[in-house]
Amino acid sequence: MTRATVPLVFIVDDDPSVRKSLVRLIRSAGYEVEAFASAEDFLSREPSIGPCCVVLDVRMPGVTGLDLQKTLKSALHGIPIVFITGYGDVSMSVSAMKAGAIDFLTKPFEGKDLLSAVQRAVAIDTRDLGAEARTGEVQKRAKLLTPRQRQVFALVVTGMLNKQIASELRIAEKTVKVHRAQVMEKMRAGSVAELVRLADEIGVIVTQA
Amino acid sequence: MTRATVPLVFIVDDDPSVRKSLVRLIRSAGYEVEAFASAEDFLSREPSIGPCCVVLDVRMPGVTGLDLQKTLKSALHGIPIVFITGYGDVSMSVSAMKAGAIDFLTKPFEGKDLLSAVQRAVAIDTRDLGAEARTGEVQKRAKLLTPRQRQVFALVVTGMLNKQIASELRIAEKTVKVHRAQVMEKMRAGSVAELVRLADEIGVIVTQA
DNA sequence: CGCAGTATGAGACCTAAGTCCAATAGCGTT
DNA sequence: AACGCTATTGGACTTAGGTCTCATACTGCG
Repeated sequence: MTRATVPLVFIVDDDPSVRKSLVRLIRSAGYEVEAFASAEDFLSREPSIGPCCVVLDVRMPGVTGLDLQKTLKSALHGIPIVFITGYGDVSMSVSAMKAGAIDFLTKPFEGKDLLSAVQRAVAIDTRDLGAEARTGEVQKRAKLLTPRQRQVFALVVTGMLNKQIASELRIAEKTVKVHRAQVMEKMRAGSVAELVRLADEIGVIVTQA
Repeated sequence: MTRATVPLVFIVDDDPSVRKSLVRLIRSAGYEVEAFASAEDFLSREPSIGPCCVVLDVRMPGVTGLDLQKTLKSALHGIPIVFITGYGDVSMSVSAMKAGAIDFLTKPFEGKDLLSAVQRAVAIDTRDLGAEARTGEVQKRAKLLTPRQRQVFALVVTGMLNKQIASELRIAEKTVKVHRAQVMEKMRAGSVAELVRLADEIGVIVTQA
């Protein structure tokens, strides 16, 4: 466990004066802030570890905010985005929102509106990070399973009896028990109920019998 | 099981000529269509049973599209909404999208754009209906449980042993077995694994031991 | 070639869970 | 009072699951 961190807010806007005022505003709300003049600059930064979000200007020379949104999504970041823009364009805002943006503000906007959007964005990222961490941990454990153990795992969480699993895999029931015990051990599950939840969390292929 | 139904698309727009052309367009794509001149008219219609969605004009005299969106959401319909509007207003579109609208089109729009939005909306509703039906069925079963059975249910899906449950509820292990068997019966679960999934689906309060 | 890891299983035992049959007791309805 | 439902438990068994010790065998690696 790392200590609770101050959320980090990235600002990407090509206008220096806007950047400056955004930085001031958001910093005043108690966030850590980093500002970038272009999408490229932001992308070259190493990914953040703690909770964060991006405040993104939609139209910038070169890579636009919407382009960056796609990039960020495919770069598996899933970092929440708050768009800001000078020229409001409905179809643009709708695309951005459909693509998962947290909010889309047109200048001029109230400082508190941006801060509330940032707050929501950060809250969402915090939640996502927690979920990812949990899932990642479970996947890490699942990786320790041997192929055979994985098979037994998948069948156990289906609710099959040891003898059924045995006949399915054409091995002795005794052997199933051995694998099963190792699965419980490696997945650190204290009960079948827990094992089922772990399986569902990482989406083990549950081939119904 | 009812037979596969043609999805039903509701149109709510105060402009008769717009209504007429929308009806024609959507009907031509193979959907069942019902048009209404106002939010009130639409609300007075009895709720649809099959997959459906609404194409909603944002601004209408009286109750606007956005108002109706709120109403529909609280009326627990969850019916997917596709907005259309003459005057594009970014903040309005963003509110609508944040509130869960499927799409937000500004007139004039391409017929295919609307149809693709409708298609997505209907697909989402179909999915939701399926999920609701499943969950509803499970909840119906859970309602058949007696209070005691419900308690045992909650503890079983925690992964507790019968003896642990017994001491938790201060009853004999024998009694737990009886309740447990009745829970499996009433919930129609063939295994603990299934029971756990049913519990998670309806959100049984899993008080960790 | 020997070692580590994996897969397989036997034998012996223990614990947990499920199944019958039966019985008692309280509570609310008819 | 009689009936039905719920909750409770006992006894007797069966089946399922888990544990421990041992043992065999194949495979890839250094």
